[in-house]
Amino acid sequence: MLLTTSAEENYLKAIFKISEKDPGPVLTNALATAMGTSAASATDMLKRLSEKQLVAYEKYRGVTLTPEGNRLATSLIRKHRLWEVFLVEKLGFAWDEVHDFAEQLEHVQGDNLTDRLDEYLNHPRFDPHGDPIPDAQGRWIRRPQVRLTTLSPGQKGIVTGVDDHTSPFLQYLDELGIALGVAIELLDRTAYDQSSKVRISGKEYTLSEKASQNLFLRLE
Amino acid sequence: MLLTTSAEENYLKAIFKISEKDPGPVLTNALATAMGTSAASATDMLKRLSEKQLVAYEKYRGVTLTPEGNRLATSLIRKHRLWEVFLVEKLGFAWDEVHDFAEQLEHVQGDNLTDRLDEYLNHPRFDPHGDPIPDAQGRWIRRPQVRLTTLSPGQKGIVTGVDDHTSPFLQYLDELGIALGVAIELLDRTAYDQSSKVRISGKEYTLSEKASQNLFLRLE
DNA sequence: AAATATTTTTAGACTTGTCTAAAAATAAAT
DNA sequence: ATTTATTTTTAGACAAGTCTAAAAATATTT
Repeated sequence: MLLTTSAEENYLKAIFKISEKDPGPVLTNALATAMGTSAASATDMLKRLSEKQLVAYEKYRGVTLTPEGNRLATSLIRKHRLWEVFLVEKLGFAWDEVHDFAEQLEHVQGDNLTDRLDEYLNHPRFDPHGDPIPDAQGRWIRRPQVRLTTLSPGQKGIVTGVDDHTSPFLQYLDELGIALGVAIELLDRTAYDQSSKVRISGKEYTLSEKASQNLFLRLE
Repeated sequence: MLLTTSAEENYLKAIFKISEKDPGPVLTNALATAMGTSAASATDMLKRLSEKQLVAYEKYRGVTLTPEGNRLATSLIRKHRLWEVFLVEKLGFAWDEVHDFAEQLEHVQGDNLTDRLDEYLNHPRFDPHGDPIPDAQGRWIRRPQVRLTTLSPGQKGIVTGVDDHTSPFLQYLDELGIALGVAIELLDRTAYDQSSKVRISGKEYTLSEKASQNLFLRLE
């Protein structure tokens, strides 16, 4: 059994997420930025992770996860998302309140905890933000994710997820009545700034470009 | 808001527990032993905790918790025990499996988590080992705790708690059918080694002195 | 009260993880 | 192809927490 610290685990997750969006080796600077730290610190950490065989690291060439590193990162994401489901479904937190808790809970170690939690929650396949939850074997379902910005006027979609988990954004969505499962119809798009005119349960709203960009939909 | 590390929190808990059993200042050596570390390390930590005003520490004279330190220690015990209830009641773990998880979960920080968990669990007053759970104000009910070793032959009691949370001991109790709420009648005590002959739901057993010492009962 | 034993503290070193500043390597621009 | 700009690494320092060994304080024994 391999021992990892929370700090190491957070770096692994960051590497995983960056290479998910942007395949290929992750550069030190991108990692440092994602971790909110300096390139020097990232380099230090990459050396440690490399010694533990969790990443393949080549000086100046960036880093990729080894199979073991990938397994660990996937498990962390599984834990994070399961805990988020628990916090929302069982403890009654709002979707904008759970990230920081899950960030800590995902590092709790020990046999079987994750699988029991998964069982208890009835094997949810998506977390409260619509992100897919890997199963015990590390496999997950790809979420239907058409961005609102790609719709043509007149098209309708059901919200399946959000790409920004920050409290202000999620609360802004709450105010508009936007939640997972809600139907949105694109009425029109402002030409000069790409903001969207939409209809949500009968009412019309204007969504900023950023908000439009951060909404994932399944087309109806 | 005061920031504390897990290591600091564990020391605070240890100080709390030692002075619970043995009132008065906690000596460095006792603390080091409880923490499984050296007296030198304990001294180092006491300086840090003292700077943070969590303990009143006088060189060579031992240490006591400040009101703030006491509040924090009590809150940690509350969190630990609530998580244990969750793990046993909701996730279906056995009472000997939950300690290590709770040891990690108790350090999760953030507003409201503990109180929501408490609410969700229906404000339990005792954890799976029979230990009282402090409420949000830090108050708790004292558990009826007569030790089996203090009973006279012929007396009966209901198990209300155990004073040893280790897996081997709890599994030993499982084998004998001893759990919270089970009735035990003391039949006889061996003179030379204080082990106890008992009756549990009709059957007779002999409990070692150590086991007898670690069982708390409410007299019938 | 002096000698001995125990406890506690200090001193110095190590690890993990962080930082800033400087050096080295790579990439981009002329 | 050389200069310039950017990225990355190294070097050295710091903090938290640990350790062992030695020094200092307290307690116990004679």
